[in-house]
Amino acid sequence: MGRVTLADVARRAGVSLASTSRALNGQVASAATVERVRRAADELGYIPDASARSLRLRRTGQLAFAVADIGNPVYVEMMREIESVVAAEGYRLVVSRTGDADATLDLVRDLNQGYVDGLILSPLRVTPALVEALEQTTVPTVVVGRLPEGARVDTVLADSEGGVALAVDHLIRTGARRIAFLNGPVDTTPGRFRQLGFREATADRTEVVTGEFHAEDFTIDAGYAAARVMLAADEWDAVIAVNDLVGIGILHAAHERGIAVPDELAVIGIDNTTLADVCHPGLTSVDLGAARRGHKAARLILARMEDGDLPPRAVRVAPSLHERGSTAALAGAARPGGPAAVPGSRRVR
Amino acid sequence: MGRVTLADVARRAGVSLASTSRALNGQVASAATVERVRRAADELGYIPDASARSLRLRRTGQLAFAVADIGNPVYVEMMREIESVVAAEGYRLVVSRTGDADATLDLVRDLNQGYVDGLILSPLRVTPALVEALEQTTVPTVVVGRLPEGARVDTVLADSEGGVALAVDHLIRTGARRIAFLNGPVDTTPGRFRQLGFREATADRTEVVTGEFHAEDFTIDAGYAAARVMLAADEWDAVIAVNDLVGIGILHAAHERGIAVPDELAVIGIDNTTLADVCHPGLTSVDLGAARRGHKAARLILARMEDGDLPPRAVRVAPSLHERGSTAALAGAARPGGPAAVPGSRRVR
DNA sequence: AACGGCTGTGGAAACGATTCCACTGGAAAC
DNA sequence: GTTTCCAGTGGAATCGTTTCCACAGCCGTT
Repeated sequence: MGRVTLADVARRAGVSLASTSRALNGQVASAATVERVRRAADELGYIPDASARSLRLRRTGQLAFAVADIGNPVYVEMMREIESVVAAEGYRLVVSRTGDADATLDLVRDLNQGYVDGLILSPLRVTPALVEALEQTTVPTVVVGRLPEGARVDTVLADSEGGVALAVDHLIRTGARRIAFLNGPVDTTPGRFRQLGFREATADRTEVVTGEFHAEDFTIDAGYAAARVMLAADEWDAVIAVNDLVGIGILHAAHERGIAVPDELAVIGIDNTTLADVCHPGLTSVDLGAARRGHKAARLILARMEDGDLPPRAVRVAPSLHERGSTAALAGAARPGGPAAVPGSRRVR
Repeated sequence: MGRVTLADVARRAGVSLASTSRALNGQVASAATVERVRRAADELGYIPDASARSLRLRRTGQLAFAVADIGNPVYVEMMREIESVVAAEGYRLVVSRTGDADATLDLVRDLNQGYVDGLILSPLRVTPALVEALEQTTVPTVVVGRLPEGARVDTVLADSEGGVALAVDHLIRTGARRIAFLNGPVDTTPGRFRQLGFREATADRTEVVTGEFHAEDFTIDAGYAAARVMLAADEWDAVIAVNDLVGIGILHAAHERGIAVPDELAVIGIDNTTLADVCHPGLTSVDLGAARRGHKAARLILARMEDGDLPPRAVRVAPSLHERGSTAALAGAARPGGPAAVPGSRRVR
């Protein structure tokens, strides 16, 4: 007693294969046929075969979401939202780790095996070869992150520059004058554009002194290590971290050196993850809208699959600053809670 | 110029379809044929079609990982490890949210569509219908979590009872006598067995007074809400939380009431997530080995797919306690760092 | 009565791969 | 010089669906 196939159902219902298929798929068929086929299918416990269907229909009902690190809270947030949107449309989600640039390229090439109907890709590093591969591939694709000007691919953009500008403005308004930026690897998309944002936002602020530092990775440990070096070298009023993890590394290093946050050093993270809410003091953080980016990316890929001829779109998600204990309060504003505040943060913009 | 199929390659190489397939798959074929076919395939940029392959081979190269909440850090950790193991064996990972019990059941039934070669399932609630469905299904399955005695399904178990016992022992050794357990929903697998563990571990400890409370969900917010109620009602020396998220909720509630942790109230979480390391004070936490469970589950499903006739196995992962600032130090042991300690924790067992 | 249109039907051809089976030709064994 | 064996080959079947196409009725219109 192996698989129950459509042929078995047809035999039992006493109609042809063609009519059976039509009856089950709501195509044209008489009421009597539909009834008999339904019954036969139920009695046999018929379940259509996904592979056969995919082969014939040229669609799999699957989408891929590919990121460098599945563990990063930002990608998790994004993935959760994507899963929720596409599952509602009947798609399954395949997750892949992209690893390095070569692996990403392989992944994009492998798409032509046709195991998914579309791809949402958030590449850490964008190479010309990758852009070309993306433009070549016949599988609908949406990139979360920045591509070179003119790339004919749908993208969802975080406003890194705007987000970092929010952070810089906030720090300056709270009185900071010596502001450092602790970046991650600068050859990555986030590294590059957050750095760019920092430079732009501080360019015509002649009153501030700036500095740039680099962590080897976007992790707490790497942030901590880089922060030790940074804090040993110079005195800063404030640091903007390339993300919350690095920001938390900074908090640890500051605590270790006996530097009081926010009084002696203000710290701002990026991504506004749960970690920022939970750490001590709460980490003021710029929300680049991971969940909303995920949502838009999902919508975009669905639209693209619907109509492949749409002109490429670039959707941008607005940033917002969430103020917590790691930065000084604005003059006149109530100081939020002090150390280990109750959860919740003030949304400033 | 549509898809390049195997037939195109065969035509170009001037050999039959059969020989072409054999040449590409390393089956018996002359060196000359292999050479010509390889060349033709390269020139045409041939990429085999995944659906056609699946249909013919009756295998998809995909595995499913299904959990209630993709966002929960524990599942993320598990998933990351699973992805890493199965990707190395050439499998893609499909993630699904199971949602409620009915959705889980649907998911298991849908497996018979054959869109994956195996399933790793971590159900929050186990119903008899689910167990039956799991035993019925022809798709190899591994359950992460406890099933009823005698279920013929491979399982990976966290040692909830042993883990909670570690927590209880630790608290008693540090002097706690009034110990509460703040559970999540008790009709779930983690809720049930962690509660059971608490009862067993405290049963013959006549010197301790115990109490049990419930949060509506396994989240920070729900933990906070339940902790407010709990702390308002009675005085406790220590609380064991059903997981780190709830534990952090307790820390917030305690801080809000001005209760000092750990001096007036010790708190222990479960899962030993990054959050426990980052929050303030650091949350002592029982590690139930999410990553290792993921690893073992992945190995188990691979073995099961290899040989479906193996007798069902139950693999157990040992717990360990990671001590941080939220519990008092043992007499004679150096107190770990004080508030906002540098990351890292002492592994006690 | 002839005709057009419309609904339902079944046979057979896809979709793109793998593999069974029968067959060839040349080398090895007697 | 026959026989045996075996590597290598191509035709055709197969996996389980969907859908094209031709055709059969039946109804309502001229």
